Amino acid sequence: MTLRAVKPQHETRTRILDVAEELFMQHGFEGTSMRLLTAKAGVNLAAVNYHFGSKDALVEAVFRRRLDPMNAARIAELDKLEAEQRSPSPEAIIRAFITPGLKLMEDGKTGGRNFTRLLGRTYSEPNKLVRQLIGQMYAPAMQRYKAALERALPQMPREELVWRMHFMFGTLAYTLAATDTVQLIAGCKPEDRYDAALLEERLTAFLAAGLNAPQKSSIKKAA
Amino acid sequence: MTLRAVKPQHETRTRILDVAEELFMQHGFEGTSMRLLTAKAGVNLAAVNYHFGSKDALVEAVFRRRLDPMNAARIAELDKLEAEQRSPSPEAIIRAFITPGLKLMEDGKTGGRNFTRLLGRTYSEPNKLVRQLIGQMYAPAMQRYKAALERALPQMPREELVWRMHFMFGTLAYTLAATDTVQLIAGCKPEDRYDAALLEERLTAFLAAGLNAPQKSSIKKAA
DNA sequence: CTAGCATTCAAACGTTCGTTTGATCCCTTC
DNA sequence: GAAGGGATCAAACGAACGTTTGAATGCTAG
Repeated sequence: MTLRAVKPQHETRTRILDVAEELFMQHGFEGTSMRLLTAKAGVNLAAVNYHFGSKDALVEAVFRRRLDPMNAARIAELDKLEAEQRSPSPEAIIRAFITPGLKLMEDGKTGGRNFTRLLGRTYSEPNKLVRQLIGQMYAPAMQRYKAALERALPQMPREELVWRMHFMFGTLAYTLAATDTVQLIAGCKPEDRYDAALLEERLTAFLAAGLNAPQKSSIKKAA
Repeated sequence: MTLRAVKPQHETRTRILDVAEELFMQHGFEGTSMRLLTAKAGVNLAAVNYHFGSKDALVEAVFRRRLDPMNAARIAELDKLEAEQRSPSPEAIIRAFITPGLKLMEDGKTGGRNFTRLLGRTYSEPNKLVRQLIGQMYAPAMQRYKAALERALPQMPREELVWRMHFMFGTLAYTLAATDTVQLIAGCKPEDRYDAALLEERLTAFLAAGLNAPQKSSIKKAA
């Protein structure tokens, strides 16, 4: 047989990806050295270059492992929604968008959580390689959801909708990153911080209200 | 006289701060070398260590220069608001909070804009030094606004309010960072991207609606 | 004019970075 | 059992990093 060593196959790869996820989140891309990473992963220093080619390629692999399935899930959710009913509500569309994101937080013990924080951090990453990569991976889902929301809110000016989608995306990104700000506001750690179901309800309610907010006349005129 | 050279006094310091703002935004803290920074600023390599002590101290100085006035302005706006009327509306409180942030975008030619992007990026910065610094600088204003919103929305569960403030803060942070996402959604660059007045209206409308969103019964029970 | 001080400068410091190399190991295949 | 190849290893590569040094500079004050 060609494939025999099924158990430890690519185990080194996986261990590198897991540790990279954690360290990139903690120290950033430039702040994470290959020496620290490989030491923590219990692999040889040369392993990253052997399995991935370079540090930049490792960064890309870290993102692809989680982002490709997530955006695919987003599109699948929207497909399902549009198959079920002819004109889904804005709230249902929002929920379809944020659910795959929040699902990431529940993945595995700490892996998914590490990644969501890394991801939130990356939305403002200045590294051009990373920016391009993220842009490419998000574009298809983003266009689908933009079209869906345009159909659901035909009376809203396109310019206004773009901005409100931007706000929504920002809120989700920030929530996934979930830095210490919640604690900064609360003065203590909220208990349900990791309760994805409750968080989804909170987020959906907040975003749906924001998306449907009445428009000021001054904005209408300007737009 | 003790102070004579009024014109070029600390000119080197200022030039370093301006360039640091720009380069930190473009390449991050770890990604910005002192050699590139000092070269672009037209000063000697040793100037940063002479004027600031170290690279970390420079990072702190970059934030203090803009953040201290901004958070002071936030508190001043709230003081003024609470002096004018006994119980300000949530919308007025939101506006008082976001206005000083958006004002940063209009500062100078590019300086303030650079900083807001740097700032948005920093909300998810993993560097502990930076995290602590940001936390310290935001805490006072945050507690004031939390108290003000609790008074304005006495019927809302504290837990829910904390999360909605978190969402609001995230939306503002993301909007200030203003990465390419707007373009990603729009497919092109929106014309009024830097129109702070219009942006303030859009943001306030969105956030006020979100903050006042009806609460699902399931959430009420859980909270 | 000169002494003093803040600032600037070129050069070098030791350290750490990402990557490469060539030997070695281990398992599959014939 | 010998050959072959993917994987791992210790060691070293040149480059770039933040910082330090001591001399040179230019302005101020007496």
